[in-house]
Amino acid sequence: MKQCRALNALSALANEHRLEAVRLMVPRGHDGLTAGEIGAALELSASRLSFHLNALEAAGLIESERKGRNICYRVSYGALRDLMGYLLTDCCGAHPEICSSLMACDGKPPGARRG
Amino acid sequence: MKQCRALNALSALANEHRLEAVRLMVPRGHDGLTAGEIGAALELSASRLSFHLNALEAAGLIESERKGRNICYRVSYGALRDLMGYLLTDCCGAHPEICSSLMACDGKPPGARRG
DNA sequence: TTCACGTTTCAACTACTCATGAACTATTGA
DNA sequence: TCAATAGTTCATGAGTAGTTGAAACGTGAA
Repeated sequence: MKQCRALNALSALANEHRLEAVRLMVPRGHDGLTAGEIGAALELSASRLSFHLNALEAAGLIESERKGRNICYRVSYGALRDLMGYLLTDCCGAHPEICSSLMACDGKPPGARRG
Repeated sequence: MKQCRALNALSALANEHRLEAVRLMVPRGHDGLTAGEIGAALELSASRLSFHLNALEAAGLIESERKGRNICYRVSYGALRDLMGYLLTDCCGAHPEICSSLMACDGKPPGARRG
């Protein structure tokens, strides 16, 4: 991942509504959510919602697909993975203890793990 | 991690110089780098460097310690871990394949892994 | 105490991001 | 074709973030 792409992704995530939108989409997988569902959950006006979803899509963090009247949005997991990899450059080499605690996958939500 | 803290961290990282500074510090572990070393690597004026390091410290992403004339900065790995956990809320529950590819730790830099 | 070095603080300026509401496009069903 | 629904685009103005250079501060050495 190039710095430019990482910066775009971080800038896109550095907004309360966009961060919440992504967190809303993450557990929904490929099915995603319609713009309307996201707007309702975030209590955003249509134009604000569209603005923020566009920003996330432009940053490559989400993808969209029209389904009839609705447009369905889902997280681009590859982009999320690349972003984290970029942030952690070389931490595995010098400090494996950081990566291993960071990267343990036990089937529980990462937010529920500490230490 | 609360949304507010995650937002502060993401905003802090959403800047070319601050992102590079963090990536510079990540592999240095607890030893960190002095402000002068970071400034030289990033080719920043003293005042700009100070501004950016302050922003990172205020966001909780780095810690500082005076060592004689120098001030030593290092990454707060806990903050980085919490931030990623916050982003990935519940992805393990619904989509373990995402987490496992994201979170595999094999001693190689995450940036060198694909797929 | 004085000097030099490394770093921080401040004020002024510029550029960007976000919210708003009206107008617009795309799709569906009568 | 027309109306309803779902979502997007645009212009505007307010607020915030980043850059700059000068001055000030804290520390160690002479």
